[in-house]
Amino acid sequence: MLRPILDLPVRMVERLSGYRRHLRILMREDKQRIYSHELGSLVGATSAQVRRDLMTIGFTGSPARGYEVRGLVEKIGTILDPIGIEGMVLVGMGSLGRAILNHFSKVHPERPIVMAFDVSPDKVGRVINGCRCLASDQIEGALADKKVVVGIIAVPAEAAQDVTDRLVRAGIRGLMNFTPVRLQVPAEVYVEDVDISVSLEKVSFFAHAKGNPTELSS
Amino acid sequence: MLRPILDLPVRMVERLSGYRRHLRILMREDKQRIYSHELGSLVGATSAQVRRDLMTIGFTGSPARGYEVRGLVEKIGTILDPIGIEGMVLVGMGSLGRAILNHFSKVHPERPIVMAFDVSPDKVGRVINGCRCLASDQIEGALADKKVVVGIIAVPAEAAQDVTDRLVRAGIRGLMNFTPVRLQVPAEVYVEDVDISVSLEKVSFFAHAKGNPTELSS
DNA sequence: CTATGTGAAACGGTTCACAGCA
DNA sequence: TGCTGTGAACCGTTTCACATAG
Repeated sequence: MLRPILDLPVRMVERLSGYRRHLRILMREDKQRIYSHELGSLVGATSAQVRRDLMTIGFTGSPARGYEVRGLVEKIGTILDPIGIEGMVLVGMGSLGRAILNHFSKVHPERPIVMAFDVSPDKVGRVINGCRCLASDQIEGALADKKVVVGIIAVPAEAAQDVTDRLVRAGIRGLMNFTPVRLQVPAEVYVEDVDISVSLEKVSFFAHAKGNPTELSS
Repeated sequence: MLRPILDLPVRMVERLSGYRRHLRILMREDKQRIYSHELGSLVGATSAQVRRDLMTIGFTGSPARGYEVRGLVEKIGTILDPIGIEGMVLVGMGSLGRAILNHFSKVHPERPIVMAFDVSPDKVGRVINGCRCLASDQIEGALADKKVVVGIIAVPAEAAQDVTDRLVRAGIRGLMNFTPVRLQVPAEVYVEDVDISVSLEKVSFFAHAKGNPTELSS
């Protein structure tokens, strides 16, 4: 019997992803069971939050021995892993794009970047980091017969909306947006903004604010 | 007269940063005034939220003409910009670290990365991308007389806590953490986790979930 | 006693809705 | 009329607190 849940909270998805990563490491070390407070401290959550999350996804433990590690990893997998994980595409092969390509191929071999796009003629047609690079204005055509669901946008701000439109036309459903532009997309497309400038100003602000509460002239 | 506010919400700091970036672009185009709904649509916020934020920082507009662009940029600056913006340090000069260095020098010339560290002998001592690279075990000494408040951690996970301890000893107050490790730091140090794996799983999840509510077996 | 499972309370942030004003 | 400024209502998430089980 299936109980439908209309969209899990974003924060909870983040925590589930974090739980799983740490649990996989523990599995390699042959840890078989774990308590909510242990798991919580690994990801920076309270034990109550962990228990609530696991309750929400319908995974139960035992008061005496905690939660079973392997079973929990699998349970989280049924939620986070789409049926058959497809590859991703990357648009923009500047320094940021190439670093992403490089980094992801090491850290996420299971979700490969299967194709890349750029406008620069000295990149188009070449294979960079094991990934074929095509011209950005051929996105629709090149993806027409591929089942690619996630796109990564690492182009200059001016080009962001144009490549977004192309990716959407090609059937993409999720975007990681490394530009500061607010992308216009249809409602069914999810956009995750990774705004490094904003993160940086946040660190800078809280680095100074901690202990020194901000004062505002009134 | 000063009114103390104990720490602004993280989300609001993010929006303020976003407001300012867009306002600066508008300034260059000689736009002088802006309404809350215009500013909101630029950053993906509602007009009510914009008005609430500006009210919170004590900036007022006029019903007839909206908010004054230049004045607002300056007001946000008084909140986000620490007194005298110091440079930052980067630890880890792998592909991710070099991309950050490269990217930040273009996008944030006003907050330069003034020093870098790595363990690899073929990087130590060299100047990479205009930035001197020293050995990671010399962080404390090299920063002793510098006024550097923000550090960027782009090392492999195993090394993350060690370099964090060194940076903290060197007096750092804010960290951008690109590793998946939960860093142990004293309470006065702020850590911003930029976890690309988690972001990626989030995109993937919501790419599939949108329109197809998750179902959980009960 | 320590840990889980969970209803209920608390909290913080967002949105509503409207008075006031140009 | 159309906007700002803002108290109050709202809503989703986190935390509390305790019944329950080994």
